[in-house]
Amino acid sequence: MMKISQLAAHSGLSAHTLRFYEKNGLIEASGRSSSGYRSYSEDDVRRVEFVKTARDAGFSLDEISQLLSIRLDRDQHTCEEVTAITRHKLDAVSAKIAQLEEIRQSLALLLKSCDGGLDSAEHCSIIEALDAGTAAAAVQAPQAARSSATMNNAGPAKTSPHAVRAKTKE
Amino acid sequence: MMKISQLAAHSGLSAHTLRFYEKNGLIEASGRSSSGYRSYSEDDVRRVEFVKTARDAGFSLDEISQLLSIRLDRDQHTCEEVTAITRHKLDAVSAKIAQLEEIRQSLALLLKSCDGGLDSAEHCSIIEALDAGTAAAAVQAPQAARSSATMNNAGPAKTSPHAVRAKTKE
DNA sequence: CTTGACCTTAGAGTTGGCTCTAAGGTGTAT
DNA sequence: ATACACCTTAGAGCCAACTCTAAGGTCAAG
Repeated sequence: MMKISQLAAHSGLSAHTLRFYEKNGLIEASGRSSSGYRSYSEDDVRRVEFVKTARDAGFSLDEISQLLSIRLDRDQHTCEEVTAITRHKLDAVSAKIAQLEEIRQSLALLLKSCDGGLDSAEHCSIIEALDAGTAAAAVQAPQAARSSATMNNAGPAKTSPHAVRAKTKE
Repeated sequence: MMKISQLAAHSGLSAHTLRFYEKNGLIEASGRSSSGYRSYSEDDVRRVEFVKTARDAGFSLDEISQLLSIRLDRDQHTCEEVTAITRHKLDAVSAKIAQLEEIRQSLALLLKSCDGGLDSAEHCSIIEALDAGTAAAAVQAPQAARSSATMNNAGPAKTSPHAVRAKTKE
């Protein structure tokens, strides 16, 4: 039986995150101390580890919920259900990678066209390419779908897929 | 001089988005009709096209702001500034792709290990791998940094990089 | 002169996954 | 007994880039 900070240290998730996961029904603390402190059994810990592993493997919290309910009573579920979730995710990740590859290509082309010298950007070929609209044109498919072609997004967006653009670690 | 809905049709951006971009200083309508309607000059339209092209090339709105100010008076800036932004973005996109490739590998391995049959998931190797914590272990580097290894995130996160997980189009 | 398509604004809501705050109670060491 | 680290809760805030709403004004056609 461990307390939340111990589980946090053990699992690599913060106590905040553990409470957040509990609120979302992913995990639970099977006991409470007399003063109300959460206490986690070995089973609880194993479940948290499952969540952590699944998260690291790329599953969204929503997908992890589904996997957890399968794990809970496996004999009521089939391998097919599990592979469906996994394949679905794999497809999404692959699609996302393809989008990013296109963007990478565009950026690489832009970079290649410009010497990057310290002289005035008056004739900078990158600015010119963006101005002429030929930045992505060379790379992106002719009649490509208008599908929010940037970073981010490739998960279980239950609702409408609000197009989000690129992000970087700075 | 076109009205906002005409520019929307022309540019492929919604009128909402155009107003949103204006609010964020990316674009502007150089004129207004007597009744307050925005009216866009040819220069305005070109600027909007620049923004659209840069967005499609993967730049964030923040990066586009920087590119725009360079575009505005090019002779006060150098090619080096432009390539720096572009290289930075390219690096971020590449890093993101690498993360996603790892996840793709993990998922592919999981999928390969399971037959996906319609029989009970009692011995499903995917569930077992997630349980044993060996899902990503085989793929992810031994002492890999705890660096939010999922979709999303590879842009100008000015502040602390809150780790976000995977996403898919559903 | 009314219908309906357009325009305006400020501001709130959406997405996923945290991350943090406030305001308080608990537990232990000195 | 008092400092300090830990725990509790409900709820707000954060990120980017939209997306939508409410409440109204404008304008051309029939």
